[in-house]
Order: sequence, then C-alpha cells, then structure tokens
Amino acid sequence: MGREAKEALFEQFARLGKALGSAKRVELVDVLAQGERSVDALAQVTGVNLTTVSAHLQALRRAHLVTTRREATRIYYRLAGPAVAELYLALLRAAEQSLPELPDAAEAYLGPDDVEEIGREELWHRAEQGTVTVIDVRPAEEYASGHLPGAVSIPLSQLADRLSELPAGTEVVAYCRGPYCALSYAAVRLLREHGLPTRRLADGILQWRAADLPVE
Amino acid sequence: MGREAKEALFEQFARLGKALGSAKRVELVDVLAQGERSVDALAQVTGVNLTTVSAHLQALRRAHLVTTRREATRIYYRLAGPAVAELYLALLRAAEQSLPELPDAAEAYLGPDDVEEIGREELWHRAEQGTVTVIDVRPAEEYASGHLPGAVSIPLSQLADRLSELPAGTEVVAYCRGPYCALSYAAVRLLREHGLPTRRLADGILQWRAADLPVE
DNA sequence: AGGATATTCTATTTATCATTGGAATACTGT
DNA sequence: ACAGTATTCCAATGATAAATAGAATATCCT
Repeated sequence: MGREAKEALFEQFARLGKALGSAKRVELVDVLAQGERSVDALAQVTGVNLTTVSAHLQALRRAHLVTTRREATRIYYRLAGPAVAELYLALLRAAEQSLPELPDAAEAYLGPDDVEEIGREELWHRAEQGTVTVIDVRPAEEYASGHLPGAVSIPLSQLADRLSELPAGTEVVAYCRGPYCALSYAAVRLLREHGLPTRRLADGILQWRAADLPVE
Repeated sequence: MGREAKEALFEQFARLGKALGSAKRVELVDVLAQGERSVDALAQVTGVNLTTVSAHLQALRRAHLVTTRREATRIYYRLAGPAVAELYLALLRAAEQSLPELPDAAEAYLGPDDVEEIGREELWHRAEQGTVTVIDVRPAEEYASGHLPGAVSIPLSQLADRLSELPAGTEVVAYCRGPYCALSYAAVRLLREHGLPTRRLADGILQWRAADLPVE
C-alpha cells in the first residue's frame, strides 16, 4: 500500500488534467476535435506563435491526448481517441454546470445573447421534412472531415458572397464546432441583417456525434 | 472577436483542467466522489499534511469543482455536482484508453493482476438470484452515503475479524470505490487465503451510479 | 547532393504553483 | 466570556511551467 505508488497512480490521471490546464491547449483540443490538423494550420487558426503551438502540442502528446502522423514534411496532429473527445465534452459540461464566470466570458467572446437557437432533435426532424436549410460555416477542411447529413458547406468567410445560394422561402440553420464556436454566431447575425430568418444549432458537430446522430 | 476574449473563454475551461492537474487533487476528488468529507478526514485518508490538503481544497473550490457546508466547527467538502463526477469518470476512461504508463502504475499500487473480476451486469443478475454475497469494504461512512442494493458493510479493517458472517456456500463479491481502489483487492486476497471463493466488482460504486443502476 | 519547407529542440527569462510551519479566524459548549 | 477545536491565511522556499528567439533536424523536390 505504498503511498508513493498511490501518488504515482493518481499522477497518471493528473497528467491529463495538467495537459488540459492551459487555455491554449484547450483551444487546440477544441480544434482537433474537428479532425486532424498540421502544426502551422493550428498556429494560424489560434493566432499563436508557431513555436509556442508546437510546445503545447508536445505537452498534449506527452499526456497521450493526441497522436501524430507524418505526411511529407508536415506533421498532422489528431486526438488520441474517442475518450479524449468525451473528456473534452465532460469538461465543457462541468464548466457549464459549475462555473459562474462562464456566461460572462462566453458573452464577451460570442456577443450578446440575441441569437435564436434550435435543438438537435428539432433540427433533426425539420431536416427530414426538408423545411430547413442547414449550412456548415466552418472552414471547408473541417466540413470535409465530417458534417451533418444534408448540410451545405459555406465557410463564414464566403457567406457574404454566396447569399444567393440560400433559398428564400425556408428557414436557415447555421452550425459550427460547438456551443462556444463564434462562427455560427457571426453567420446568424449576417444572415439576419440580410433579412433571412436564421437560427443556430445550440451545440455543434461534436455534440451531434456524441449523441450518436449520423454524420457524413 | 477579440483574441483576448477567446483566450478568456478557454481559460475558464482550463481552470477545471488545472484543478485536476495534481495527483493530490485528483485523489481528493476520488474520495469526495463517494460523499462529502471534512478537511481532516480527507487529510487522514490521503495521508497528506492538513495544511496542504486545505490548500488543495481551496484550489478545487476556486475552480468550483467542490462546494462546502459548515456544520459546527467542521467544514464539509463535496463535489459541486453530477457533472464533476462525470468529468472525473471521463478522465479515468481517457487515461485507460490512452495512457500506456497506466497499467504499470496501477499494478504497482494494486498488486499483481491476480484478482478475478465480475462485471456490473453479471453481478446484478446473480444478486437478484441471491447466489452471491456482496460486501462493501469501504469505511462505514462511505457505505452510509450510498451502496449497492443488498450489500453488507464490512470495512476492510474489520474483515479479518468478521469472516464468520460470510455464508460458506455462496460466492463473495467485494467492491469499493472504483477500479483503482485498493480496498477490494486486499479484501479478495484476504478472503481467498481463507478459502472463500471471492471476486471483485470490476469497477466501483461510482461507475455503478453512472450506469443508472440503483443505489440504496 | 543541395535548396526549400515544416517542425522540433535548446536555452533563457519570467511567471505561476506546491509545500508547510506558524499565526489568525470562526465556531462550539460550558 | 473563555478555552478548545477545525480550518484557513500568510509568508518563504523550492520546483515547475510558459513564451519565444535562434539553431538543428527531417523530409521533399529537382
């Protein structure tokens, strides 16, 4: 019953906690949950110095939360397995349940809470009936690695130029990575300014997957 | 779309990671998942200096993973909510799935892998048929705050003296906190030395609860 | 082979965290 | 009010982590 053996065992679990103990690393996990990505793609999307991103990725790899694959001169990182995505989801849920500071931080990033939402089940039913147009506003790369059935890929950066592709009659639902992804918020605001009735999926592809709904 | 607002948002999630980034704090969460406990009870069970335990509990409280309740001069800590227990379970599962160093660390603490296990469902069925005696070898306090239906409380410390209470004919199953709790390992070894056919529940009360099986 | 590109390693500075003894605080029970 | 008990606060030390510039490595392409 060595105390040091016990400590060593719990230290193993703590390694994962430590790895998730930095905002930048959590952000990296958030992006990697969408699919694998190269180091400089991650540096771009997070706006962090390349060397710093590399250092954080090493930390995640030492904790075995991510693994790598080499392709030519690029190294692609991805989550080590489904349990890691579930750990991340559990982290989000725990924060939502317990952290009183979270709503303010979310509003400061996502903007005022003026965007109407739609739940998974309702969207699922309306999509089956064809009474709604679902758009995926993530970068095309993320759409390619898995998206909602029937969703159209219109990355946020192209949305303003592709308004004509949206049918006038039906309601539009935009979604992106998850509940704290700013892309769909911006998309909804943009479309509403153009007079299109739009809502956003309350959470994103990650939770959709976790709920065992189909993905293409 | 301030980068600093994004950083602040993810910093909120990272707070929970940071809080789980120390072996001692994970151990505290492990114990608290069984029910609320006072500061010095936690210091005793973990064998850590009282001041140090208090400091770690403050850290957990700042992350809102635990809350407190005062009763007379004692302060009782407990997990802030069910999402925290689920976060802890997700941490264990991710470690099991991804961490190659975990099996060795577990064996160093729990002893050689010579203890036969029984799954939740099998135990559930055999308990219904009454062909098995289920003993809860955790401290009586933890038994009191919730235990498997029909289980008898025999804390490990008393087990050697209460062997006569175990019926000779039926198989015995011992369980404790979870898959990494040493109590049931020790219990099984002790009973087997006395010739009683014994197995341990593969995981513990925490996973039993998470699987929505009944608890008394 | 040699230049180009992507990533990691090394080294340094700065900031944050862990541990713990001793003092301070908060509450109880007489 | 006061002595007793449980817990937290304070302060000091040592240890660990973060950020990043510059050098080194690995692979590709011609």
